[in-house]
Formats: sequence, C-alpha cells, structure tokens
Amino acid sequence: MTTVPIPADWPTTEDEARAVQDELRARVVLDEPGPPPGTGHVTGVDVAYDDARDVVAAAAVVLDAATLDVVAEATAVGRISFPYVPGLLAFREIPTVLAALDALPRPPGLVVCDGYGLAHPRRFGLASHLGVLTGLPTIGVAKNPFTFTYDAPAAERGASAPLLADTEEVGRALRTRTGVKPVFVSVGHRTTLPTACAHTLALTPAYRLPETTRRADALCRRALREAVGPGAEHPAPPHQD
DNA sequence: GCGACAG
DNA sequence: ATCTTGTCGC
Repeated sequence: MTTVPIPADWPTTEDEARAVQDELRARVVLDEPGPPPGTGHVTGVDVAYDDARDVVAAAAVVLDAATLDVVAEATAVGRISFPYVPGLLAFREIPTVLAALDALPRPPGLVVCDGYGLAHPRRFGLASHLGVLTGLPTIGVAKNPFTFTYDAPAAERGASAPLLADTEEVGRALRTRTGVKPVFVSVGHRTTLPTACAHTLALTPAYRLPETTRRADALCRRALREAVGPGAEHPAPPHQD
C-alpha cells in the first residue's frame, strides 16, 4: 500500500475543475478498436471514502481476461482531494487511483472504471480522464444512468439499448443478467463502444457488475478499514514551538 | 429559482 | 459513496 499526496496543482474550485476537463477532452482517442475481449489483462479500479476522517483508499486489481483469475493487486490511500460534485467525480478519485495503478507490478491492460467515460455532461467522465492521464485503454461501467435516458433493453443477458443525451448516443444500457437492471457502459479512451460492451459481458459470468469492479470494490473497502480502523498508524500531530 | 445528479 | 438486520426468493 502506498500513501498519496494531493498534487500541488490540483483544482480547488468547480470552475477550475471544469476548465481542466475542457482542456483535456481534446486528448481523448476514440478511433482505436482497443484490446479484444478475453485476451491479455483487464484491471478494475475503485475507491472508498471516509469523509469524516478525510481518508480515501483506492484499489487496482488485475485479472487474466480469459480466466478472470486475479494476477496482481495494489492499493493506495490519501486525503480526499475534492468534494463529490456530479460531473466532477474524477477529481475526487484520480490521484489515489493513479497511485494504485502505479503500484502494480505489471501493466494493467484495459482499465475498467466504476463510473462514466463519454457519458458525461462535458463528454469527459472519470474513465476518459484516467485514460488521458495514463494513456491506457479505459471503459466506464456505471450502476446508474446519471442524467441520461434509455429505453429498457430486452430482458435477456446481452440485450442493450442506447444511452442518450438528448438524441446523442453516449453509451449503452447493457443487460448483464437476464431480468436484472442493466449496467451503463461508455467509452473512456482508446476503445470503441462495441468493444466496451463485449468486455463488460466477458467480465460478467455470474453477477450484474464486472468481476473487475467487484474485486476492486472489495479490496478498496478493506484498504480503507485497515487505514482508519484499529491498529492504523496516526500521523504525528503538527505543532509549533 | 428549484430539483436531479456517476461515486 | 455511506448509514445498516433481517428477510423474501430462486
């Protein structure tokens, strides 16, 4: 586990954060097919918070894309770098997630984020942002439709319907379990929507959510418990003479 | 102005 | 995200 400082140039205000998104958005790559599902490695990232104690823990878990076996994992903890503001989630999660990815002993391959990529008010969600900063192919798989609309896909696993911002398709509502609420898939960086959906289906042999996010979720919660729970190190109290 | 709103 | 036990159902 590694400890992360908040970058000195990290945005402080919502206006600054939106300006960063508007600036970085031009660097998103949307014309690459991305890695084929079922090959190489796929990495899930997730974050857990203790707002009262100002602690955030992130986890990155690398799976073999063919077997879904865990082949590597890493965690990082830090201070909360931004409040939760819809549309600015990335500023709350990214510093710690980057540290967890950096701590991995091997390349992550495709990164699966808990949230959105293109499906974002300014078309630059967490998955897009993480992709631009790392250069890695990324996708977003979210549990809620945010502000977007969709028609219910057919009941069978694999069915999908466009996720719409007005008339623009920004992602897909994808059924990963028959008869269960869909997940909401969008492109992050260096991959396409069909590939993102195929990866999502390959990662959901048993549950609604991808194995990547399930493993990362469990690991970052454990890292948070260990960081704030009994036996955790306390920083030396600052004082003046 | 008010409400909704990824995690 | 997080607060939180049992419970209904396959």
